[in-house]
Amino acid sequence: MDRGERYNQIILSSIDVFSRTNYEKATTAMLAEEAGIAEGTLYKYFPSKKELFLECFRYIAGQLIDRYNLLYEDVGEQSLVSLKGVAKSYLDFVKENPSMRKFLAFMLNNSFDEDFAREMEEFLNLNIRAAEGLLKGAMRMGELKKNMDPHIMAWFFVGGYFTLILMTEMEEDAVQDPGFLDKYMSAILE
Amino acid sequence: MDRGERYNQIILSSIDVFSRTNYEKATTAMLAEEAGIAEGTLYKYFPSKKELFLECFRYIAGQLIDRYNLLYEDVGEQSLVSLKGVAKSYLDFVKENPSMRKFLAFMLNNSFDEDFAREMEEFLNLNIRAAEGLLKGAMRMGELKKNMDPHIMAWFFVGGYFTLILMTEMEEDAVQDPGFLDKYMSAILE
DNA sequence: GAATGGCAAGTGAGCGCTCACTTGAGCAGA
DNA sequence: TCTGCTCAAGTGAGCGCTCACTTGCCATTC
Repeated sequence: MDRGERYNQIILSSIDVFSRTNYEKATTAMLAEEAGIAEGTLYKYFPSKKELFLECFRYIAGQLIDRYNLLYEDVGEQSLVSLKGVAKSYLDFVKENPSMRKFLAFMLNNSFDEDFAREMEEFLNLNIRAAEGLLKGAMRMGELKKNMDPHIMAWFFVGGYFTLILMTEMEEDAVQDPGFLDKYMSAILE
Repeated sequence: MDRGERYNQIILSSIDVFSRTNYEKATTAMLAEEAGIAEGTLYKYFPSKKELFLECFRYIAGQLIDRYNLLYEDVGEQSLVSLKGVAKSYLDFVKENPSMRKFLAFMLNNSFDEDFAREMEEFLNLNIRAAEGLLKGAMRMGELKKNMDPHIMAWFFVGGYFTLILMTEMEEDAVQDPGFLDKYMSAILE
């Protein structure tokens, strides 16, 4: 296994460890064991536990952004289709990746650490701006209710990520219903 | 100061400490100092840091539930008014109590600890059930869109608590707009 | 004088991180 | 082909430190 492969492998196994417990409870001993290496080796790849954690987050954020970019290429200017696509893509991600979901949820609540908070805010703002753009487009096309504030609705939409994580964590059956997303999104549709 | 008063005072100052950092980073030394007592004394009131933390959560959950109960008494069967009232009451709470808001957000993401998760789930389920009841009532009265699934919309509604916390933490201006709630809730209204 | 409230000095388990050391693949020279 | 050198990759015991919790003692109250 070359250096790059190992680097990625450490990140993937660390996401599992971090999401099984949390940042503080995940010890460097656990992180190393899960990666199948010695503790010292960990520090040949990452300068600190914190930097390893941030790399994990960047990996997950990157995965989500890649998904979105693919979507935008496919559907182009069809805003409503894009909105639904983004929601579906996120829902699939949340369903399929329990550890990344937990990791994201954890990250959302670590504003006490400035570095964590900064990275998270960047990611959220990026999502808000994207959602707001799509909502404005769909409103222009008359596909959404007219009396909505697109900026507030964008928050509503991105905040929904959270609700989905919560529902999935609490093993809410409704979220497994194939018609779930349509029901969820019917609120904002014309 | 008698035992009961001191007990409450410790809880209040501990909520501040916990929300300034997080559960792990809030040391018993800090908790004691903020309460103006010695570390040993803390253990005369609470058997462990964890139990103190849970008492803090119960205090906050109690505050919210008291607010709701007052509301229900006031407005009786007027479901839509109640729904808006609940939303407004929660928004006010979030705006007025920064430390309790942070505490709540933190609590929502500590499913790794079974005791924390259990208490949180009870609280969330209570809220979901209440919201669902109000939504069904308002739908019967024709005040809401007909094609909504009340259970899913209840999640949507309770999940919105989270979005509000996020918006407030990120110092989003929109949340300070007096017309904010109407705009936010316009999505589900007829 | 028993019970309670309060204190400050422990105590030991456990943490992130270090560092002296080992391993093994690659390669040059004979 | 064999030998010896190099060096990045890997190791794991252990250091310094922090933390939740305990202990033992004094003061006050009833």
